[in-house]
Amino acid sequence: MNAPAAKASAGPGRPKDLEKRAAILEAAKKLFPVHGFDGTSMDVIAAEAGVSKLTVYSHFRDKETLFVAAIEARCSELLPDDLFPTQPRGPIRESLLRIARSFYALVSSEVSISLHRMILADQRNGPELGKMFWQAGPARITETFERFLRNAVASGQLDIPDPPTAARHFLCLLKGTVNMRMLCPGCIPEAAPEHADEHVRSVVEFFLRAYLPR
Amino acid sequence: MNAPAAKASAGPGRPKDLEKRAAILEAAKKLFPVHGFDGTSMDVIAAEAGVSKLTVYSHFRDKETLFVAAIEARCSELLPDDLFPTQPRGPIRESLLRIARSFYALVSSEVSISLHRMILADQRNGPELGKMFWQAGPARITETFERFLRNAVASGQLDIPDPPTAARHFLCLLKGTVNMRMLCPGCIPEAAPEHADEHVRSVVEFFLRAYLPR
DNA sequence: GTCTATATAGCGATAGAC
DNA sequence: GTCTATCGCTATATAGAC
Repeated sequence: MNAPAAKASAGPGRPKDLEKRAAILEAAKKLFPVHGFDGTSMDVIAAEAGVSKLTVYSHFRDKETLFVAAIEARCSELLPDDLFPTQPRGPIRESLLRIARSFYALVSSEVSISLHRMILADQRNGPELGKMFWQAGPARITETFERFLRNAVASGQLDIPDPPTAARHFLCLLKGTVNMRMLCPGCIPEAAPEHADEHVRSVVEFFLRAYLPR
Repeated sequence: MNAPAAKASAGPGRPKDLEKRAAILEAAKKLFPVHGFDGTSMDVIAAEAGVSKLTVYSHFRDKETLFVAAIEARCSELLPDDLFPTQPRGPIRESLLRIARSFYALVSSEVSISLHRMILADQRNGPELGKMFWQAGPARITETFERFLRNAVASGQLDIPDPPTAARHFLCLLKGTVNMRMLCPGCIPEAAPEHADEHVRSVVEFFLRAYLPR
């Protein structure tokens, strides 16, 4: 008899829904990379998010769904569309140094390393997750850099017989130190900031020594 | 009255001990790399070894002890002492190609990748495991190759201002494809045998283009 | 010394109260 | 829609028989 108008007019209420969902996703993004898939329980995620476990299950069907959602969120927020320009401006050495520093800063960040490690560790669903990460990240960056190299070759600033291969080599060299740090944090003394730039410069010099026109 | 001599003379019998321990270790070496630490149960290891679970626990205090023992065993059997000579013989291009092929064959093997992935994924005991692997593997190989490069520079076959850095760069380039395959098996079309040698040759050519005396 | 059977604990997922 | 309490399952590690 007494009208439930106040509730009915608001519809099936879900105003708080979204911010709780966001809190859950944030907790998952924080915990999964650190402790891995098996090492992160749904209870801990719920506690970190400040909600109950069943609230977690109301927003995400199961653990794997939440896991994939967390990874995808991290990926999309890690990869900017304009990491570096494809048209060389000014001296080629300076351009390469700028690009190398941007790329190195991206791949050597703690959050990037955690994400990387998590994808490496969890091959539970075949290579699907890795393929997604690969296409969204490394593949796109390599393609962009390859375009940059081709432009530099066209303008006579570089002399590269095989730009695609050279692009892969360049980025691979930059990421080398990161792979070592992932294996054994603390083994590589070059982890310090001043040594990081030294690493970047050594790669650029190696690259120029091979591909600078003579 | 009836003498238990046959048994008593043999002492507190442990003749079967060693071969069962070997079977357990073999099962652990096979299963841990494939399914990871959490994904490999002691039951499955016992079944694979053909013994009971309690026999496993009688030889190894707990799961972590067995895990570390399995990794150490794999490491020591994967790293030969004489991967390549430190004294260059014949044309430098051929020497580098031989070294590159040996190194690539080592790091790109399935068992090596599995081991690598396992160490990366499980940082449960801090960086100790990674440090052990690093010092036993990559560190030793890099040092050996650095000596090779210095000899080549001394004999005038190469012109390298910074041999330690160049050594790291060379090996890092070779391992690049492997890191990609670890991330996303199947994403890289170069996994095929014929493309593998193409990769090795492209790295050697890049290296020589930079460091061949002019 | 080895095996069968079990104690104990933690996690993923769910039922019912408000 | 959200929370408390719980089921079902699995895995580590152990107790008792041969």
